[in-house]
Amino acid sequence: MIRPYYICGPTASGKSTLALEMAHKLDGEIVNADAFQLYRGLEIVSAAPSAAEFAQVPHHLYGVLDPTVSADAQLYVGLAKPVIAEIQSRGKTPIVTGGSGLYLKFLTHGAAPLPTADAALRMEMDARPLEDLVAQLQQLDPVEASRTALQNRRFVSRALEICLLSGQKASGLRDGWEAQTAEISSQLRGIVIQRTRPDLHARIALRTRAMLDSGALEEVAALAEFSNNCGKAIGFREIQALLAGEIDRATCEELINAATRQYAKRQETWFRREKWLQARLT
RNA sequence: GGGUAGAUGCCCGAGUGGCUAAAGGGGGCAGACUGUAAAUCUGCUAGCGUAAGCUUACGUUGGUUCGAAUCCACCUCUACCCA
Repeated sequence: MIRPYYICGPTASGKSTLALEMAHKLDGEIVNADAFQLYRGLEIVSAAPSAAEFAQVPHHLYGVLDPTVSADAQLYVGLAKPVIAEIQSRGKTPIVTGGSGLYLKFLTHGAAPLPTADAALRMEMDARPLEDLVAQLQQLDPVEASRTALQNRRFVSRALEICLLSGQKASGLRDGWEAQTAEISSQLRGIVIQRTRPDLHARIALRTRAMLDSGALEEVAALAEFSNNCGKAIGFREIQALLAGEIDRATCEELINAATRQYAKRQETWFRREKWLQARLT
């Protein structure tokens, strides 16, 4: 069984290119680990590999989700595991490439035994004031409440959701999951691409411009009604504002650049904590 | 040439005598984060210092005042209006 090779790093750092290189070197096939490149019809905005790149090496899990489905880390793992196993069964190396830290984390280290997201419950919680959710969480599971960022509505909602769906304390269910992560990490191999900020920022700017020049507007216009799912992609809202005439092209470009830089920073922070990844300075 | 409005920290912008190293936002930097994650949230952001504190800051120069980003005068620049 050939272990997968992971290629991580911030957006625009050159993961796709390096993945091709590694695929040739390791006789591998590329598996997507990017939350938005999963979607069909979002290729340009999500900066998916080009047709020329796809043609060089088999690529998996790109454009496989319909924009109507709302993805999450669990769903991703469900898609990725069989694909990886299938590649391994043919004696090839899975080259798992992407920048979605949480998705990768679930894939590499598994999920804690927690209940799955419940759309109806979330809708109900979304309608309630945050203080209300916090109060209920504090009552149901004070331990979890004490270690949750209570200003973060998403985190509070999820913790409460776990309590309500399972009938148990989120803190109890989550404990224990981390115990074996070190052991798992020691079995993994992969790299994180690192670039200097000026270099990365320049690459981001170039990519944003190319994106806007090559059909991103049409892509967003076509996906307008599914904006609740892939609309979270960077560039989506900005381009919608441009299409609506609310901002001009230069402003749109700068807004996308800034959002992308901020995202890249968050990715760097995330991957920095994944000690098993070998740094590769470029 | 005449008139009016304005010039605030990296940017936008509030502040119209002391509580102002200067609200708020953006940007930047750092961080958190196991099922919305390209999401969501947190902290810091003039310089020097571990600190007390010191120094430099609200277009320029000067003035009034115990005290000025705030009041006065000159100048410079910007926008708009009239010629």
